[in-house]
Amino acid sequence: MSDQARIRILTVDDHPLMREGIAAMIRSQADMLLVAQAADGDGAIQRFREHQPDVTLMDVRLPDRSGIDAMIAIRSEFPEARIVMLTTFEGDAEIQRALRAGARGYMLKSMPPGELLAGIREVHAGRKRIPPEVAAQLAEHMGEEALTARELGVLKEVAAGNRNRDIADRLFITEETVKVHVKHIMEKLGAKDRTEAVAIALRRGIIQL
Amino acid sequence: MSDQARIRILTVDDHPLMREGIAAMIRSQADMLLVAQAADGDGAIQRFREHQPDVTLMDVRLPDRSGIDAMIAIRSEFPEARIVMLTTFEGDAEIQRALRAGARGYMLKSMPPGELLAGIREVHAGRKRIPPEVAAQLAEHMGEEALTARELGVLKEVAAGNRNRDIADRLFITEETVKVHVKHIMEKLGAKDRTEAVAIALRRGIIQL
DNA sequence: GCCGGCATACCACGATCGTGGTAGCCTTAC
DNA sequence: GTAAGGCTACCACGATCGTGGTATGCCGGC
Repeated sequence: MSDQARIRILTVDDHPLMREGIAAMIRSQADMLLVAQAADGDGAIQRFREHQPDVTLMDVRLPDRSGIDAMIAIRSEFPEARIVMLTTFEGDAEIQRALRAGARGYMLKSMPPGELLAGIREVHAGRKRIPPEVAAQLAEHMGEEALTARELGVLKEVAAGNRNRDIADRLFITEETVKVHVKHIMEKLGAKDRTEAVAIALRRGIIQL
Repeated sequence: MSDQARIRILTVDDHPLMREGIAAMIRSQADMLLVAQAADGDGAIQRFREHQPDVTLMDVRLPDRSGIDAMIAIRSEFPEARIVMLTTFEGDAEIQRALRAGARGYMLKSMPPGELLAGIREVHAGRKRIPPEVAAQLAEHMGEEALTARELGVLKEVAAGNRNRDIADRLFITEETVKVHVKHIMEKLGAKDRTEAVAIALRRGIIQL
């Protein structure tokens, strides 16, 4: 197949071994061409500008910034960019953020290569690719109210072990207001107390440590 | 180089892409030979029995059991097994457990391939390989008292959002005793409250969600 | 313009947590 | 066999948390 007809691919991952694994998978496909690789978000943006690949495989966790942020940066410049998030496994919050930010696919590194390749072709053809196990994760918490920006800020403070009183000082609000936020957080996450709220938020990828 | 003289290697990782990346790295080395691969702990044990490799590269997180448990199982049968843990990144607790259980090396997937290969040769030669960044993690909490088995059990219950009263019922002890354990946990981890204790324990790999 | 959601604030009360001290029992180590 | 560490238990008290209700100002959507 001529290089012009092939699916031109950019991979972004900070693990050299993983990059090599992806590269090997793509090299084995006659209809695909690996045009560039990047190890972090900034590199991803630069490589994208240089090569404008048909499909980009982006790791969610990167050293300098989130892969989702890198995707947002790329898509603000190239709105038609077809980007597939590739991750070991995150909670539904990461998936939601990625799709909301315009990801065309969300695949797991634990999936068999055949699945991944099919996903790349699917996305290249202009369709989306959300495998069943990912969709299930997403469906799990569909319809539930999302945390507001303020609640998220409070939750991060709670996760740091701060008391309501301290959180109030840090956010320049009263302790009573903090309590209201904490109460809402626990309601939305279905937690019995603040500790479980933090555990659930971590498991779902709503916050990171 | 003859196959007999080569370093015979077994890789264990549940991500096909990562396995492929490792395989590619090893194949590029004249003095190494990839004799088998496994995707989970049980497979690792079976492959080890069949091939008795010189060096085993073992992922810490596996679908069926911890890579450390798999290593313990292998080493109970083959005490001389030279096993290198390979992980994306975990806290010091994982590193400690792995080394205590007899791992000969602890390497990160983010390390350049040259480092990994050097580590494999080092371990094959009978030495240990703990890269500086891993050693630093380990040193960070050296000398600090480790949690006891009971404290660990209580901590897991705390992370699940249980109240002291409920934990007492679940562990068949009194609430007062639970309080003592929680107090000790917070002291040892340097946490201001139970929530921070859970956050710290998760970050350090002492517990998982 | 009105409504709903969000963030803010205050009050009061019961539940839960964290701290201090004391102490018995058991196992392991020296 | 004695010491040390770990697990258990009880008491008391102050700090903090979680819950209920009420209320104000703001903003974006219908």
